[in-house]
Amino acid sequence: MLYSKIYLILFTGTDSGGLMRFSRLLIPTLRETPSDAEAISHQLMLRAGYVRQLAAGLYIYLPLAWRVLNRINSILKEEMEAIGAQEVSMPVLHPAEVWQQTGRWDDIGDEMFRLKDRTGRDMCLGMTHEEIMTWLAAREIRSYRDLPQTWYQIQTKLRDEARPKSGVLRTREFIMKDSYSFDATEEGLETNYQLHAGAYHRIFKRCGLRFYQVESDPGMMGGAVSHEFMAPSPAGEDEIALCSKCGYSANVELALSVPKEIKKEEWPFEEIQTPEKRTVNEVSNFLKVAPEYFIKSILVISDNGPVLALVRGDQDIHEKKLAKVIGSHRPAQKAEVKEILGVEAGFIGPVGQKIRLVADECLKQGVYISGANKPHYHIRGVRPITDFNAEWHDIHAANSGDSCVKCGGELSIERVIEIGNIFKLGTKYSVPLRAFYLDEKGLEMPVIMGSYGIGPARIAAAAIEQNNDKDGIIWPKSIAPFDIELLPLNMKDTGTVEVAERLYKEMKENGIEVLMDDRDERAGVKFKDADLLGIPFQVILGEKNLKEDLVEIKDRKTKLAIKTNVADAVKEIREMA
RNA sequence: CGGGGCGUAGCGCAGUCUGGUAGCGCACACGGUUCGGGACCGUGGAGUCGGAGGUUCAAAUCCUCUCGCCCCGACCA
Repeated sequence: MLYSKIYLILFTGTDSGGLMRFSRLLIPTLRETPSDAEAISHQLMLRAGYVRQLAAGLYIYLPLAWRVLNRINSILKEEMEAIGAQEVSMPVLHPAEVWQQTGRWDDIGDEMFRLKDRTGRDMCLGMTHEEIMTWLAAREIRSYRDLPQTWYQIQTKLRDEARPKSGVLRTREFIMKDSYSFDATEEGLETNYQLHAGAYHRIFKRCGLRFYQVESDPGMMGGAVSHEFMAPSPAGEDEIALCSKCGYSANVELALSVPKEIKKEEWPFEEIQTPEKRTVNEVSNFLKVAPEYFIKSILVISDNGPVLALVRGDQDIHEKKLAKVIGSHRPAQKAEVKEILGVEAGFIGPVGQKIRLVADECLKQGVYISGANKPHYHIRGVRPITDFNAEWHDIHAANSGDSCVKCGGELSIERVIEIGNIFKLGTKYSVPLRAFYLDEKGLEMPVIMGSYGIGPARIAAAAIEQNNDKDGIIWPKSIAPFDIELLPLNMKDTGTVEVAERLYKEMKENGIEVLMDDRDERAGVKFKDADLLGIPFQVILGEKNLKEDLVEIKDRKTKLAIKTNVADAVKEIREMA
């Protein structure tokens, strides 16, 4: 007796294609936004019942979110297979030795999760898989005949991020599609690099994202060339510079730009008193001269001693650009400024300076005002090159309104989410890990590598950031958790339920993924939740319409609904979805 | 790691200044009415007030330490 009851529950709760009934699925929607969510995608993922947070940077993906990720992953797999990449699966737990051989065991700091196994052996959790992929290549690739190869996986990565943030955008554990190419020649690498760039374009387009491919800083990945794929969104952490005229686009970390030209003043060289006026803005207001006529002098401490960095008053130093010139550095503290330059910060300048000077290119032109290296004095009429010399580099951060170095067009700056990147690694990993092959002449050569990453959760979050309204998410069709949400408004009306079940079955038979809101809820609740979840189309079954044999098909994005005969509904949906 | 904010019921919050039996809204359970854009009435369940120590007759409230989460910055292979 007891058993038959249990079976009954099992059978009524299950249908052939899995659970697609709202009443049986875990979709914990929230009326209010949890207070610690800032990014829109984060708020909506929580409210619409897609994710829950376990701890800082650790997220649980609930059924809806997991369906979205699986759809994204299917697209990733299709496009990877299309360029000849082979799917593999690498361990997440790595022995330290492999990372020690490439030097990254020591290069990387607290961001790597490290542990010991029971025998005391050093291990780490994989942040990325260059080492392990190269280890494999070193073992299995012998001859130029084995090349090229491209291997990929969709695998968990772990990074002990200093600051996880913005929901699933920056987490400590995340899934990544990472692929690695192995070639005999630079040309081969170039081919694989372009194949990946093409595949990435198709992937992001299919996922319904607006995005840019930009030049990026290869950073510690090594290698000379890399690009990032960036989805514009205010929730992003990066900024890119874009030229509307020639299409130049680069991460602001390395974007070159020409600041607005300034009129050349004919000031004589003279000291002027500027009591208590320290910052560019203060002196600018005091002397009634615009900030672009000032030289901003910043003292930094590099590994090789102090460096005075100079940019125009209306510009900011970009730390990464400066780091390319002088290596890693930090801003000097106030006491250090006084100690090294003999004058307090606020009145320092390049004239008569004995320490290393690095100046922004644009300062070569013009006549400026700078600190006089004397308390409460500035110098007007400073002529760079004549009055001081320096190492000249582009070290300013690109600003919107600056000119493009390539074509002179106007640059704009956009905030973006990094959704993918591609790197030419060269032999950075193959040499230390001894991934060599024998060429036609029998010579031992290092394999030439590239690595390519995409974060599926970031695609999902970026899609929400770019597609939402006050009512909730509006998924692109390709990555929505379901194609259709079926809304039988009155579950107590047997006619409604009967049509709903019929349509539900018919849609499933037609390969349409459908979520049926079979909850005994008021119509208003179902509408609100449907809009929140963001499934692209809603099929609404209301009693009145059904009396005339009609159902409504509503577009989540436009909120426009068409009425159609029950008999034609599935056909209509197939055409739209 | 530096700066700021916050931890009180599943969620959103009040109560903390000025110590005196832990509250409100939503959600949840039950009953009734309602039923095309987050219904209404009634009843009810649910909280070690983040944790530890201290002060006090008495601590959510005061003191010390600690843990966690969020935001800004630094960092980001």
